Amino acid sequence: MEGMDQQTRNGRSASAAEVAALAGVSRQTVSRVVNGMPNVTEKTRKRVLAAMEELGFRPNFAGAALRGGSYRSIGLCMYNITRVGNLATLEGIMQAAREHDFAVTMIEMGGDKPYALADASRRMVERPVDGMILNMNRMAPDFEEFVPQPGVRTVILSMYAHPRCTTIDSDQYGSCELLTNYLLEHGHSNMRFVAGPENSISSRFREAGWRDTLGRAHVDAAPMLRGDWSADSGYAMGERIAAEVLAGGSQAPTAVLAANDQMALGVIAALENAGLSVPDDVSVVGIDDALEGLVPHNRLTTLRFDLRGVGKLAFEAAIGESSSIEAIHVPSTLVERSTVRDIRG
Amino acid sequence: MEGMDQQTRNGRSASAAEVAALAGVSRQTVSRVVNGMPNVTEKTRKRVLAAMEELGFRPNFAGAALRGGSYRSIGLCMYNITRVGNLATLEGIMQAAREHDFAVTMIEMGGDKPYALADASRRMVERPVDGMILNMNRMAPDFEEFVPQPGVRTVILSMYAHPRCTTIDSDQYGSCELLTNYLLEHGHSNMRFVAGPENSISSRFREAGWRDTLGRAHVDAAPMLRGDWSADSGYAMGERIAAEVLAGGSQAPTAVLAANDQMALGVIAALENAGLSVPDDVSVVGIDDALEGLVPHNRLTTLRFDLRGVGKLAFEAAIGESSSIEAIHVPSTLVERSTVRDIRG
DNA sequence: AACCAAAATGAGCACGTGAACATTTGACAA
DNA sequence: TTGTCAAATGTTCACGTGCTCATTTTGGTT
Repeated sequence: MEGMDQQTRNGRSASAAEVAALAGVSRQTVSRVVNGMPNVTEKTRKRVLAAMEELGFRPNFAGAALRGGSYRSIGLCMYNITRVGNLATLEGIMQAAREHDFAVTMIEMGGDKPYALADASRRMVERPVDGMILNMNRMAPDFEEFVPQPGVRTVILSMYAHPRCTTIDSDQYGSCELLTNYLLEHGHSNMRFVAGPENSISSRFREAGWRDTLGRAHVDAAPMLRGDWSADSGYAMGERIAAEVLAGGSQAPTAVLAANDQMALGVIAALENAGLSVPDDVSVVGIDDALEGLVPHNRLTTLRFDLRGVGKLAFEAAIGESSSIEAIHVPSTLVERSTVRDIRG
Repeated sequence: MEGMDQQTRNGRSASAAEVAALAGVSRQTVSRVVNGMPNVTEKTRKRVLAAMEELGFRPNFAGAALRGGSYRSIGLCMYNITRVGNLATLEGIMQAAREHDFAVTMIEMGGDKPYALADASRRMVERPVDGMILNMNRMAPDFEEFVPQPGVRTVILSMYAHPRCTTIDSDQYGSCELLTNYLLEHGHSNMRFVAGPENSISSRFREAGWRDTLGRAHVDAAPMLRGDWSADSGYAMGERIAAEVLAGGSQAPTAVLAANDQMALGVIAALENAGLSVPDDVSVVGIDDALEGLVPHNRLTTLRFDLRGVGKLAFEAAIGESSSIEAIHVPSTLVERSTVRDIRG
């Protein structure tokens, strides 16, 4: 049976030297076989492979890394894995890592308290990583003054540009600019905005995108409604909007821009519950395209972020040669379904 | 400025020897300071810390691991990160890792094709990990004959027991046993089961739990309906069920057990669309408790898995001292809301 | 001042590997 | 056979650390 000798040497697995001894060759020849280098006789190679099999040889990572200086791994520090958007980004990172034969070494920063980038960086750098990606959901208290670890390329997932690190994020601001213009172009000059919670950076940028776009179009923004990302909070806001619509008048909104799809769903439910039709009476758009498969007959017009693209770019920036500092905003795509009606003249 | 010397030595960061030279002490003293060992004068410690700061010293992981033999990291091989359940499990693993000051080194196995456990294990073992967790969504072709890498404790996330590895999973079978009994106890002896796709292991166990429980209660199982986890597929099945109910007769079902919440949502939508009331006409239960915050006024009675618990147990088994092989099934909790009516007597 | 235990510090080894360089082997032409 | 050259294989070194053991310094007691 293979692996029987695994415990003979203090729990460590066999070394190349032991394989060499068993195969009757030098350690360097074993190294050549392991790394698939040329100039090894087929007969020798077979003997070495047999010895490796017998001893259950596993090349010692530390030895190789110590010599070579690279770990073929990048660090990823996550603040909150649960958020769906982070998941897709993670997937993009993992996929890019796989393409480069890299592993991803992940640590999670604790609980709900905001954390300093410096803490994350310090904890990450003591791991075997060649570069690192720091995910920043809420505002880090030391964002401005943060200095990345020397010698380890550091990428921050953030809408804010950083003076010393490349930053990458979906274009949250641009997304709401796009959606707001979309509604305006369809004749909805009186719309309501349902924002996310105040402490969320995404929420802040989405709101700014909406507000600024209206400003540029010289349209007055109605008072903003605030939810907490949940469908229930969207429903509550939807009830208020329904009341406004039913009251009629020139101030009655014809469209709702919800800062995420769940709240949009809640808004729609409230409107329909009040006897209003979407989109005949009110148009509704969401953001994230998060309802696929979750809801029957999903018809919500929304906006899809290229989160996998964000992950891929982040990975590549983290292992990249270039030392230039960039602030990358990845654009999003409009997904037109059937909750917006064109009401132009 | 700190870190200015980072590139002086071929891109590698400063070594303890260089710090020692700058501080005018031996390398061993630096090591003592770094590892917080006693018997170092405060004055010396300060001098060393200053030198570390100046050179931007980062203890070389490979050197330490080479000497110490432990990486303080476990490997996690994921087949499909996107699936929501995997996410919560990942979170449980990350949290347990944080408590033990471990990192998690993750690799993703490719695309949609089923992969051999041996492949995953081989790829993982060349990384700096002290143990590994293999996530297995679909059936691995080599499950039975798989032999874990010697010297690296290997845990498989699987409902099936394995002869050589500890396995852990939520009790998919027991979950449907519980829900089926729950419906029976509420007087629903005529229920429909909406299964997930055939190639899913979870789906298979959920179906078996339902079928066996009915068998034990000597209740005939009506033909099973098959969806694909999506709300739309649930809607399609819901339409069929609605037709059965409206047709009436002794064979008309009074309850539906859907193998996940999305399909349950689809079923409910179809029933209500057909003019039926849930739960007055038909009771519906789902599995996963996945709708929280996603849907307004979530009232679905469902079953919650302790996925974080699964992750935590998996981590602990992967770093555990015990070499015993176990097959752990983590129990789930019923979440009673308001889509089931008691129709006894 | 002399001595001694304890504390602080230093020296050297070993970990397992890849690369550069040195040596041996083997094939083939003269 | 001999000489030549390339292919195959072996030797040595360096990577950065933690540990064991040896040495020096310190602070207090005789």
